[in-house]
Amino acid sequence: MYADIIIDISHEKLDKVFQYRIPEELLPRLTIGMQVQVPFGSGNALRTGYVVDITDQTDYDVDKIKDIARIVEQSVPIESQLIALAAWMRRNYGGTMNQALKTVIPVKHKERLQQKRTVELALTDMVEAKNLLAELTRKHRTARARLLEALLENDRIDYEVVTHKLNVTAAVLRAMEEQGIIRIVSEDRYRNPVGHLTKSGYNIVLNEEQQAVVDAIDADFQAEQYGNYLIQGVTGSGKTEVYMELIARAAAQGRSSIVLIPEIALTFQTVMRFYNRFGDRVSILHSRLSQGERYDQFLRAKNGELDVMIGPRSALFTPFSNLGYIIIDEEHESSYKSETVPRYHARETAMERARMAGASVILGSATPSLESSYRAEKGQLRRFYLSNRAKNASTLPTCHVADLREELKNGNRSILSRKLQELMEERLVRGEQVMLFLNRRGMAGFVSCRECGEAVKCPHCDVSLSLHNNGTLKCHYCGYEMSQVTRCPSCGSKYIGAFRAGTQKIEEIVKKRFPGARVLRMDYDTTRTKDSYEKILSAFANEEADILIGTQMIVKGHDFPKVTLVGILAADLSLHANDYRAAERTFQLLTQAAGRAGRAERAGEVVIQTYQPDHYAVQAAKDQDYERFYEQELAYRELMCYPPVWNLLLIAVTSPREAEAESCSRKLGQWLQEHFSQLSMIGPTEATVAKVNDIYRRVIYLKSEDYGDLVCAKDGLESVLSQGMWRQTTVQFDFNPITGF
DNA sequence: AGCACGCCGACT
DNA sequence: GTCGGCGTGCTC
Repeated sequence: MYADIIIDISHEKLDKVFQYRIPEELLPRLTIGMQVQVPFGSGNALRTGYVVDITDQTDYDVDKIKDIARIVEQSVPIESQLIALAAWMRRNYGGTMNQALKTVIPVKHKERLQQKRTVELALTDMVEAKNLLAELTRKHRTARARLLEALLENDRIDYEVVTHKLNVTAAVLRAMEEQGIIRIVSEDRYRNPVGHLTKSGYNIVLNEEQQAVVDAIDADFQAEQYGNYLIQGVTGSGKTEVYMELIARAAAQGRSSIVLIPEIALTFQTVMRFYNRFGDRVSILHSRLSQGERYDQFLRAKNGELDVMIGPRSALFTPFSNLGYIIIDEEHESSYKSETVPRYHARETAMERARMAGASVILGSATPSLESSYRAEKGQLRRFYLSNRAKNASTLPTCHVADLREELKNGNRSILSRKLQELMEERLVRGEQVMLFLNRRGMAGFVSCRECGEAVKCPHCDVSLSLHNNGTLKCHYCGYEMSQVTRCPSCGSKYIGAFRAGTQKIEEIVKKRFPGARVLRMDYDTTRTKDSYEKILSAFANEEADILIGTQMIVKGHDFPKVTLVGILAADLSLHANDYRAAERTFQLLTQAAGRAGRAERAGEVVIQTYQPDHYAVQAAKDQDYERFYEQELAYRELMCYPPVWNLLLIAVTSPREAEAESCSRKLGQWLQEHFSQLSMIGPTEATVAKVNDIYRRVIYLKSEDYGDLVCAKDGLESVLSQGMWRQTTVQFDFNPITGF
C-alpha cells in the first residue's frame, strides 16, 4: 500500500503529492489527514507531511519510493483537520482528492512576486553591527551589508522587501534580531481592506428576545455541548447583534469564528458593524482581494491574530485551530452551493467541520431553506425565532396581489397593473421612492397561458416543460417531449406563449407612463463595469432617482429608507423554472423583495403581479407566512420524493463526441439498473441544454431516501468509469443540486 | 521550502 | 588551485 503525501502545503512548488510506501505496522493505524514523518530529498532529512490519500497503485518508479518513517501522534494540527475535511468532501460530493484539497487549502500564489512590503528597523547594538558589517563587506557587498550600512548611518530605516524574497529576508532579519543587532519596529505585513480601525468599544444592548437566544446558545457552548442552530428572524430583527455577541464571548475564551455571507450581500454597513466591534481582530475576504492578499488573511487567522473571518463560501476553510462558531447568514442562499467540483454545500460542510473541530454552527435566515426547516423539525437543528423588528418597531409592509389575468380581461395589456400604477403615482407625488423588481430567472423559455395562468407541464413529472430552440417542449427530468402548442392544454385559450420582457423594455414603459420620474435601471447590462453596481445603488440611496428597476440584485442587502413601494412585476417567472426548487425560490424572492419596502418609519406597500394569484408560494409570501409555505412545499417534496425528504443525485455526462456521451450515459444507466435497482432512476436523457459549446450533455437522476446509497452509487460509477474507454467524456456528480443541468 | 550540484571571482 | 558566494533544479 502507498500513501499520497503532501510535504508542505501552501507552497506552489511543492503543491503536489509524493508517494511513500506504508510499512506494514503502520497500515492499520494510518488514516487520511494524519501527520507523518517522511524522509525527503537527497539528505533523507525527516520532514512532516500529511496523508491525503491511501492507494494500492503508484505511478512512480517503485525503486525510488521510500517508506513512511513514522506517524506523528499528538494533537491534530489544523492542516490535518482540513485534509480530513477535504476527504469527507470528496467522498460526499465526488471529484478527485486533488480538487477537494485545492478548495480547502490556500495555496500561495505567484502574483505575490510583485508585491512590496516595508519593514521598519532600528539598530540596537552598534558594536555588533559594525563587526558584522566588517565581516560581510570583507568579501562581498551583500544586501545584508548594505542594509546594515544604512542602519549605521540613520539608526532607523524603512527597508523595502519584495514579497517573494521576504521569507529569506525575514529569516535573516529575525536572526539579526535574535543576535540583538537590530529591532524590527513594525512590518506592514497585511493590508487592511478598510484601513486601520480600532474598536470603538460601545456595547450593544440586546433586547430580551436576542438575549435569550444568546444565552441559550452560549450555555451549550460553555458546557461544550456544541450543536447546530437555526435563527429564524425577519430582516431587521437583529440577527447580526446575536452573532456578534456570541462571537465576542467565544473570542474572550480564545475561540475564533467564521461568518459566511452570500456573495453579493457584503455591504459596507455590515462590514462597519463588525469593524466597530472587533477592530483589527476581524478580517474580511472579498472578491477584490488578490490570491496573495487572501493567503495573507488566512495566515493571520492561523497565527491567531483574528477573532472573526467574514467572507463568502470559501471563508469556511479559514485555518482557525481554535474554532468556536461557524455562522451562515442568509443560509437559504444558493451561492452556498459550489458550482465547481467538488460541488459541496457550505451548510453541510460547515457542520462536518464543526463536528471535527468541536464547534457550533449557527444558521440565520428570514426564510430558511426547506432543508434547514426540515432538520429543525427532526431535531437535528435547534431553532430560535426572532420576531420583533428591532429597529424602532417599523411595521411589516402591506401586500397586494395583482392578478394579471384580470388585468388582461379588463383591457390592460401593460406590464404595470392598475394597482401598481396608482400606487406609483402616489409615491411620485409624495416624493418617495419605488423599486420595481423583475424576476428574470427562469425567463429562458417556459410557456404559459395568459388566460388561465397554467404553464405547460410534463404529464409525468410536475415540472414545467422548457422551450427548446427548435420549437419543441421538453421535460429534462424524464425526457418527455411534445411539439410546440398553439392552444393552452388546460383551458384551450389561444393566448399562450413564452413570456419575455426584459428590464430595458420595462424602463421604456415606465418612462413613457411617468414622464417626469427619474428612472434608474440595474441589470446585467448596466453593471458590466467594476463599480457600476455600487454607483447605481448609491445614486438611488442619495435620492438621485425616484424609481429603480432591476433584477434579483436589487433585493439583496441594501437599505433604502425612502422606498415605500415595491413592485414585483412577474412573480410567476421563477415559479416555472423547470426544477423542483422553483416554488421555494419564488417564495424567498418575494418575501425578500417585500422586505425592501418600508424599512424606516414609513409604512411600506408591496404589489405582487402574477398570473397565478392562488399559488401557495404567492399567497404565503403575501401574508408573510413562512409556516404555511413550508408545510405545503414539504408536502409537495414528500409526494415527489425530492429533497430534503429524499436525496437526489445528478450525474452529468459531457463529451465533445455525441456518440460517446450517448454510449457512456447508457452504460452508466445500465450499470445502475443492474447494481442499484432499488434506487429510482430517471434517464439517461438529454440535458435541458443538450449542447453547449459543441459539448454534448446527458443526464441521469438518481433518487434515494438514504444519502449513503447515492454515495455508494457514485463510488461504483467511478470505478466503472476508470475501466471504461470514454477518453473524451467527463462525468460529474452533483448531490442535491440547486440548479438544473 | 531545503538541500545538492555547479559555476564564478578572491586569496592562501 | 581551492574556498565559499549564490544561482538552478529536484525532491516520492
